[in-house]
Amino acid sequence: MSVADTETSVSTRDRILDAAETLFIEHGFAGTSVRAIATEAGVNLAATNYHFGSKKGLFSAVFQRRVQPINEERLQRLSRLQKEVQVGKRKLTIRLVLECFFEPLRHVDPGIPALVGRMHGEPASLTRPILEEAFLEVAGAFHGALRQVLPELSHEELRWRFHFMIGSMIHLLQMHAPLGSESTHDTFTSGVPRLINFVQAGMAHTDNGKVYD
Amino acid sequence: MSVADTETSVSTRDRILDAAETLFIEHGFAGTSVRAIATEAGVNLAATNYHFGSKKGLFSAVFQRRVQPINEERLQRLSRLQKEVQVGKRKLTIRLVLECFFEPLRHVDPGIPALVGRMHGEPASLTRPILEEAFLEVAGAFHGALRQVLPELSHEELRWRFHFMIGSMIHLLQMHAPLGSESTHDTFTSGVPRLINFVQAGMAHTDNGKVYD
DNA sequence: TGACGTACCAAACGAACGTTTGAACTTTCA
DNA sequence: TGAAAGTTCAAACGTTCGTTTGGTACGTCA
Repeated sequence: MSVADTETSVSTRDRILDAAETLFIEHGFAGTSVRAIATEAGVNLAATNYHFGSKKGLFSAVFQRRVQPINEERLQRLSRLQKEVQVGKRKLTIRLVLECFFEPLRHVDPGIPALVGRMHGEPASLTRPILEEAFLEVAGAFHGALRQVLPELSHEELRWRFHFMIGSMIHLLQMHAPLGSESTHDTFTSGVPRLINFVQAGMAHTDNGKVYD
Repeated sequence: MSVADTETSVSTRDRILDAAETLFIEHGFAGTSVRAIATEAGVNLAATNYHFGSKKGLFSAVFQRRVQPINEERLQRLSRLQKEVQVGKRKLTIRLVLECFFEPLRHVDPGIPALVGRMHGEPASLTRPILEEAFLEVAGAFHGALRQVLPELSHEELRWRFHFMIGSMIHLLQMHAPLGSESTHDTFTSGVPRLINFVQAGMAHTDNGKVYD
């Protein structure tokens, strides 16, 4: 492939991905037709099946493209934190772990949160395989880190709190899914610190009102 | 209408509502066909449009049937609590307000949580009018009660925490949406108290680690 | 009794769906 | 240059969609 070739080829693929992302966010998977995607992208109807095999394949590709950089940064931050802890440079706290998990959400394309939020609203039969593949490693790593910093919690209790944490996050992500304005990103940026505070309190609470740091 | 008429009539209507509820939960709105609903209900295809006007009308009816009793109980509990506070019988606390809001979820049909959870995953263009109508009164009442018990929070901060509260709840509701087993109800029942603890801590936290009761 | 309204049914409507086809066009590389 | 591979196209495939139609069955009530 020449440079020119690569450019046109990638351009078509990416135009499809961009259009599909927009429409999937707005109308969901079943509510979006391949025809609408092709029209929005300005490409031929058959191009989507040529590049992605099927509508499901396209849906999966749209999601993977966005979520992989986020998860990579999450793991990067966590492993950097754990190294600093090993060296004795830092003390491992709930807040630091949560920041590794949530902060990457602030520095990404404004459309991404909406997509991740929409993803969690789709029927599980469609999304479960995609989500499991995408989040298995990240969920395991952060679950482990939180267990390390909250050793007095039973596994079951930690699983529940982890669950609520994900729920709070997803609801923040879904919050502005239907709106496409610039305020989306601003509101979201200011929401992340509040989310961290909220989740930290929920994670650390004990029955007598004491909280961990 | 005679009694017999009413019975057959209601039976058909309810069979459609039951079947639609099951399928909407599992596959979403756009992913469920009216034909599948009619087949599942064992009624004629045209019966759904006869009774509910359109597919959207049916979707709205399915939701309203389930959510109204819950919201009525929420308001009942809250107003009873507020009366007891006025008389001096009780002191208003975050936990008591949260219990008014969450406890009604425990004593209802196991299918309801899944439906409410699925509802929040649908495209906003479909669900927003339905949700706004259903929750305007309840949201206003509980937002006011929480403002009363957390007077030092700014309106904006309270709005955020209220938002995260709803998110935690919805994620609990969505948790078992795809599963139809009995364990759904058990797990959900044990999840509500944990949800209350989690949200109480998130609602009450201050920057110095202190929490309100 | 007989006109009337409600409930239900089989059948069909046109439209939109995801996907496939086969030819045309472009780029690759020996 | 010429065969092979990659990409895009108009057109059509068969299927399924939400909704409508016209007719039948049956209870109500003047």
